[in-house]
Amino acid sequence: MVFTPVRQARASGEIVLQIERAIFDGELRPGDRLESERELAEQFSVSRITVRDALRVLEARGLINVKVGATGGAFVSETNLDQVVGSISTMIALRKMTLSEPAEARTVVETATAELAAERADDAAIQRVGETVERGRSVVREQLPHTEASMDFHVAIAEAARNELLCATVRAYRDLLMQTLDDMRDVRSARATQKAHEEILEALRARDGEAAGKLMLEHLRDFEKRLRRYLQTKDATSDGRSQRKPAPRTARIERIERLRRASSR
Amino acid sequence: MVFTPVRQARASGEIVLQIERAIFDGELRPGDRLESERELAEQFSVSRITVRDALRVLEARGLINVKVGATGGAFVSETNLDQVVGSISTMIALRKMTLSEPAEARTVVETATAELAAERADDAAIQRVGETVERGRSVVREQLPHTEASMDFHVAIAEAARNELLCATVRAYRDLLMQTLDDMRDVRSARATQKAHEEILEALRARDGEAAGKLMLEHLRDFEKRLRRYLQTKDATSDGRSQRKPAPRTARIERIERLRRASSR
DNA sequence: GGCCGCGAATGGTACTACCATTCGCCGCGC
DNA sequence: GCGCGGCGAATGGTAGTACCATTCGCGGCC
Repeated sequence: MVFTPVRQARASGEIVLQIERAIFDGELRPGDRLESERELAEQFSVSRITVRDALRVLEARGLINVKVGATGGAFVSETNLDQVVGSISTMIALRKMTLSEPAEARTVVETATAELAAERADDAAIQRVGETVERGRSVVREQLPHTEASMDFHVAIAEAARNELLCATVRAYRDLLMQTLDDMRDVRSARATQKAHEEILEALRARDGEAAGKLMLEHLRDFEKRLRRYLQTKDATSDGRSQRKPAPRTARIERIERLRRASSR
Repeated sequence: MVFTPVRQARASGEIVLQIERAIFDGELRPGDRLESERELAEQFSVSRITVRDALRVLEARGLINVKVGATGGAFVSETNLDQVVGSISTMIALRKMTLSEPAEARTVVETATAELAAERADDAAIQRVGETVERGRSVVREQLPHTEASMDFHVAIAEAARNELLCATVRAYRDLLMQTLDDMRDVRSARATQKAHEEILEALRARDGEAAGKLMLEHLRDFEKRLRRYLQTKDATSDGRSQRKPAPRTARIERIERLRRASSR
């Protein structure tokens, strides 16, 4: 059978495709407002219910966001991976992935981005990396949480590598680790992190890809090690549930929900 | 403001959270069937509409799938990242990335996965990689398109690396490249690809991570080179649209739709 | 000139009804 | 007794209507 169905199983599916297509074709650009649900229903010759089903799907995919009120409606969203990242988090939690998975994935991806960044970053990009390092330094000095500054540094590196896909990947991994990292902050490791960052920045400025990659690798391996140790002590001090037992589900849920709230802000 | 809203903006959102939570907590396991929409509506004290809105969202997130009919209903799906991977592909396509980006990203990620695979794959996984190589060989012999077999090989490697997040990343990259690769098939490169795959498999069997990584790196660098050359000749022979012009949107849409069809099968 | 309130537009939800699909069960025919 | 076909029930999909809550703009009032 080489033919495709003449219509989607659901009418709402067809609507999703059409709107999606309009967005891809550029007929709808980020920020544009779709017609109201009632108008769309008329245009598609379906009921409002069907239109709403379609909008729900598009919303869940992060393609649009919906506001209520007089000037409300469905707006094509700026392309961002927040929704997708949320879905990934959900899936990962469901699969009971350990946090070491994103940590490991991050290590391999960011080692490469560091190399690339050193080789092809323009001055402005390096400048931006430098600013994040600067911010990190003052944060360490005042003994404030270092997590966010640290993450900004890594994203800046990825941006300097001039590959949007890698950058998106790094951001996704970052979001996965973010919430947990907030808990494991401690001053000593913040200082070590800051030192590593400054060394990497030097390598970037020297345009030494090999060194940058090597330093980043060390830095992230060290991070992986700290994370593992942290998870162990946490498991040990908790109420005895080990990795083999069902799961520390509740804690995980809270993290997920926190993440979702954060991304919806 | 440290307080959280007492309820979700939408009732359907609250329902999503509750069902999601039930899945996380293990009260609902993959394969389980939720109550019918009418029953759920009664339990939640809302209308069927609201329940359906919630189910749409959960479905879009890949947490459940819905069947019609007497024995139909919403079933907790086996956790798989297909929906998520699809969303990523959509987002990436929206950002109008050039094909060289996924190619490059793929190079760095898969080099690492090859190393990891060699170091930690179990025999069954290597066996599966071997099967894809075998299939590739017969495909080459009969001069059939090599793309799919080749991609299967790379996914098998990622699975062997025992890191689901990396595996999902590889699959996402793969989907992005797939369609274009279909066009650039040529017998010579298929043979070169096959040869590279067989060498990598050898390295895997020898548990030589360094060699596997090195071979994969060469293999993918070579692929990047071929891709670039192919894109150049294609640009030259096409109607002159360059990377700077708006975009070859239509082609991209078709690809996306093909992709979606493929993943929904 | 600024503030308040009213009304219109819009999404959110409810209720009802009917259709299409699917499957199990029962009865009919072999 | 066995199998097959059809009927009916359960379920999701869609339609239509109505009403509520939110939001914003506009006009009138202070």
